[in-house]
Amino acid sequence: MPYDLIELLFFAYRDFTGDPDDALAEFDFGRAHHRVLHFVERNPGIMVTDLLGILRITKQSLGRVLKQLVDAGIIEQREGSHDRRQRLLYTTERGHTLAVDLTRLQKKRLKRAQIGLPEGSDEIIRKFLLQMIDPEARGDILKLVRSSFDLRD
Amino acid sequence: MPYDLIELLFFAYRDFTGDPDDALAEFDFGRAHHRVLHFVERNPGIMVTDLLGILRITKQSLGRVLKQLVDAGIIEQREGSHDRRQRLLYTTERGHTLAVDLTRLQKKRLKRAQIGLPEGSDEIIRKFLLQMIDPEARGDILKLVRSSFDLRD
DNA sequence: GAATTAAGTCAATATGACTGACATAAATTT
DNA sequence: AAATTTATGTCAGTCATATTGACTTAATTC
Repeated sequence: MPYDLIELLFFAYRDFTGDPDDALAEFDFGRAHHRVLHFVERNPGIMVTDLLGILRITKQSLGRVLKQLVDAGIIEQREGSHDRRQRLLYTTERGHTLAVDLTRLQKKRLKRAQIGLPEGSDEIIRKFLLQMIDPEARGDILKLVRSSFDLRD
Repeated sequence: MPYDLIELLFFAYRDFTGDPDDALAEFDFGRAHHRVLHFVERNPGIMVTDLLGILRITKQSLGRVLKQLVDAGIIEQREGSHDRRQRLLYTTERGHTLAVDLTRLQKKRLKRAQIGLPEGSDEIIRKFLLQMIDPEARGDILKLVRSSFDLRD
């Protein structure tokens, strides 16, 4: 009975998100800001609509968070060159630095979690996590994470 | 660079919590109720103080959620036999059934996620998740999940 | 008897989400 | 060219989950 896996996931995820949460609290930002910053950093020039799709939140929910990030000079909006309705999202230099800092915290925890694991564990964990995701969503998500995935395949 | 692990964790956890979230929406309960129900089911007779420690929320936050669960006949409070200040928490029969149902959903997803993984993957995943947790907290959490862990060690 | 502990409550506040309605501008379709 | 669709943004109201701080009651411990 994998009862303990349920609980381990709960506690692992809590501490995993705790690192950036604590760091962002100084800026009066929260987890919502982190998520937006992360996916904009990873997908420079992303459309607002696509970001909404990734985060599965409404336009209104994104609105406030995005405005705060733009006002704080973390994220920048540029008119699309082909389609001038678009407000493509980019991190500013400051936003990039912040994103890198937050990612560093999470990478550190992930590396520490892999200490003492046998050869090939990385691939197992990746496959496990991917298969935890709803089958219909896996394709899109793989596209999203492909760039770094490819380096190992 | 384990950039994709960060994102896989995000999406995996979202879908993992999505199963019980959807199921509980019918009862007008949310994730907070699920967490309380889960840990009471797993630790029958737990003290309110200890539950607060596990969930790392305040008494006031727990208050409302717990009241709703008690009112709905999901959780039951009994006076401690040794210490009559205590209001020890138990699931009712109905609460037990609900907890089992929700756990079933999550076990199903976990089992599906382990399809095609090599022998010994279970142990690797468990160790990885445990090592994701803050070192200071691991002891307490291991105590919490011990019962099922022992079956395999 | 005094201090501490377990639990609960009142009040105010913050964050992150939601629904629904509507507005604007640009692109696409007919 | 007109009609429709799309991308984005905004106004208004609401909800769930969490917070801080202050205080109460009852029971246990020192």
